[in-house]
Amino acid sequence: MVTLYDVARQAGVSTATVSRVVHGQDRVRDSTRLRVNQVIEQLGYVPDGAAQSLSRRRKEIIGFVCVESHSRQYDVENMNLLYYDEVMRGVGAGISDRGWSLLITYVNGEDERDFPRLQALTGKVDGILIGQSVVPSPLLARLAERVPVVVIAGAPGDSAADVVTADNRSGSAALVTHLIEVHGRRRLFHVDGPAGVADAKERRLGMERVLRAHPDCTLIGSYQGQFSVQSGEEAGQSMLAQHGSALPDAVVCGNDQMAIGVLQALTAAGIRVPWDMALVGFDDIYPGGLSEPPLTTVHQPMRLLGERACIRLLDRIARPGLRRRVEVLPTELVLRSSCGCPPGTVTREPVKPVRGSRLTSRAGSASADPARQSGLPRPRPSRARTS
Amino acid sequence: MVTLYDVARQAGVSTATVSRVVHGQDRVRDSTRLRVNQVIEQLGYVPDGAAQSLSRRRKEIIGFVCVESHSRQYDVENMNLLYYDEVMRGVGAGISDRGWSLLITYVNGEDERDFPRLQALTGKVDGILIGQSVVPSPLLARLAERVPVVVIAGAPGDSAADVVTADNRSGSAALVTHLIEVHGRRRLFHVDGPAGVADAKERRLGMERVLRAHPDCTLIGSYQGQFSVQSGEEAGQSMLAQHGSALPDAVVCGNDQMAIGVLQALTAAGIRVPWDMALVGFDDIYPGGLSEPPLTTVHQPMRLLGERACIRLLDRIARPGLRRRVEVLPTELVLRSSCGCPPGTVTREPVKPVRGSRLTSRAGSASADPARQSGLPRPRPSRARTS
DNA sequence: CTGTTAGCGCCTTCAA
DNA sequence: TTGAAGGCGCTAACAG
Repeated sequence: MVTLYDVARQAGVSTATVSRVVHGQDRVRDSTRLRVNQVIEQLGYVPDGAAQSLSRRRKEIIGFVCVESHSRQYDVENMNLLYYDEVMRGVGAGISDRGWSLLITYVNGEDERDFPRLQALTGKVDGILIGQSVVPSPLLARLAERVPVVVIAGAPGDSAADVVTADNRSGSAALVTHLIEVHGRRRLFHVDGPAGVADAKERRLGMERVLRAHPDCTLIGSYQGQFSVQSGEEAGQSMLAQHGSALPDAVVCGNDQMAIGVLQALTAAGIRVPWDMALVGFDDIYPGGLSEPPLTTVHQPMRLLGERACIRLLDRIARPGLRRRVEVLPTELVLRSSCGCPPGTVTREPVKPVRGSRLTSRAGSASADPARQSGLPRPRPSRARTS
Repeated sequence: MVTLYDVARQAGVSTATVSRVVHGQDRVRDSTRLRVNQVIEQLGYVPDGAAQSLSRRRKEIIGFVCVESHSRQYDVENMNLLYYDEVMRGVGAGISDRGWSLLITYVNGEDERDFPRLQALTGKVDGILIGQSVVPSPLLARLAERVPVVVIAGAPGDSAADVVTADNRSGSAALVTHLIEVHGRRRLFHVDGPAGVADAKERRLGMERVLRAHPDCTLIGSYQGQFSVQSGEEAGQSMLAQHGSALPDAVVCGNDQMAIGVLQALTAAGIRVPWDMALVGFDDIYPGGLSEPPLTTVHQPMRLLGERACIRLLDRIARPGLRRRVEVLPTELVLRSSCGCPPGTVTREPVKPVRGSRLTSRAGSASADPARQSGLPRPRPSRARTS
């Protein structure tokens, strides 16, 4: 392995000088720089990451925690994996510009067994990015004692760490408003997500807010699903059984998977969506656009979530004293035809934040890059060869 | 930050002893071990990864290179991202059992600009995993000079590095054999992948081999596509234009995306698949099961590819002298109805290797874990607390 | 502009 | 069974 010493010796300078040349910042005489660069090239020197980390007291690595998927088969349930991937790419983009790296850790989602691995992770990175539902709050708090942690796509409320999330509440409100005001729906049925899941709760709150503003509309019933297609199908069947005599004119689902399940149940029962009943989901997963009718839903800016979370984390690493903050990103209404819009409709429109959605003025504006006003390291050339 | 020294001082022992306790291997008196563990717990000591790496001369990190996706919108083109993700999970599984980590690097796929980043990567990891088409051969060779490199899902021939890939040739042969022997198709049209792409070539070879074995069958024409839906559609149109008077009775596509494109063109022209013409793809992407008719195709064991590649890489890191090797994993034939099988068919059957597919006897057998016979580090407890 | 010199936190012989 | 001590490769004062 070629070290800084080898280069220094060969070039007849000190290691400090080589280091300066490698980082291209301090002033070095042009002739010296040239000579050193030649030797670097010739020897094929590449700095050792571990030594750099140790010496700088900064690893320039951030950890990203994923859930291990147990299913080996692709199906619609797994489609949100794509979103995971998209978030990760957002993070990747935000990070590699600055020359930092991304260290992936898979957890099983079983608190006990995950902890040692996550704890060890804190010794290998400068900060951690986590999907809300992946790591339970108490565990999160323990990690956050060691390194900065930013939670992606979670509840804007109850975490010990910074949060970057989408505006589920406003998205849901916009969706239900559309159903009521554009399509004149009045009798809604709600298929909720699992109890205690932040996203589900926010979406429910969004719907309820709209309902309160429209006293002529009623929620004729609801069903608690598990965010899975299967549970959506059960929800649909249950609804048909209980409200068969007086069906709702719209079904609002906590996510797209459940909406697809409901659609299956309705289709099996000979109910035609959207004529007999409108149906909407949330998340904008890919197969939602393929169903018959295509699903109206709400899109989250996954990639942006990743980028913002990354920026926030880097910022906090640079300035640990920062006040904890929640950033809520805007969503988009995706109109297709399951809501009653004409067949062939494919419209995306930005959702304006409702009050209480905690969407700050900063949050929506991509230009307000906190990194720009902080001590955060900016992108730098990996090796300056200016001669 | 709590260091080994802090623990040593607090426990009244030397750092060497603490180190021994942390790794739970050397013999330490039980009472000492107990005391040290208590202090570790109390102080919340977590070893510093960079220092460990530097001291051990091994980082216990492997690099995984991904292509940055430029499109911001999900569509069928992006579905192979899912496979990427799946490969990565395979790698993750293989690696984290052993306590190693995965460092992700995104590249743009533009040789020039990618090189510095990849070169820097070699200083941060012990080995690199790469998708064949992602990094061009010459660049690969340069990286392989520095650290072990394993290429996933590529040509079993021309690389400077180890390769773990799927048996494209046999899969394709099985598919075409099915078309001919089960469904009696005789006049084939081929939609090829891009020139120079290894997968495409292997698949073509598989088809040609079968054709040679069936002199009564003819390849009436072919079209070179780009692996995209768009190019598939063009292929379909071109085929209709050129062979409109005497259509083929089956179209064999280099991948599922192109098959979907062809299907669109055929449907638009009023041709009914599979009655008028059979159609098959390759890869088994998710939307292929959703089309009308559902697509018959070949499935690659992505997750297994990841796992095997990972094992291979770890093995090579442990024993750098190893002979270069290509491992070819078996595929599965996925029978749905676009080939002529009855509607509702969903069958998966293993593909037997054809001669020349370079599928070694070892390769197919998951039990032949090279790690087991080598100096490869086995999983170890992250911290022994046996008292 | 350039060189000297302490470390960074941990592992690992070598002695005791 | 334990301790002492010398690196691992690089960075960053501090001097010149």
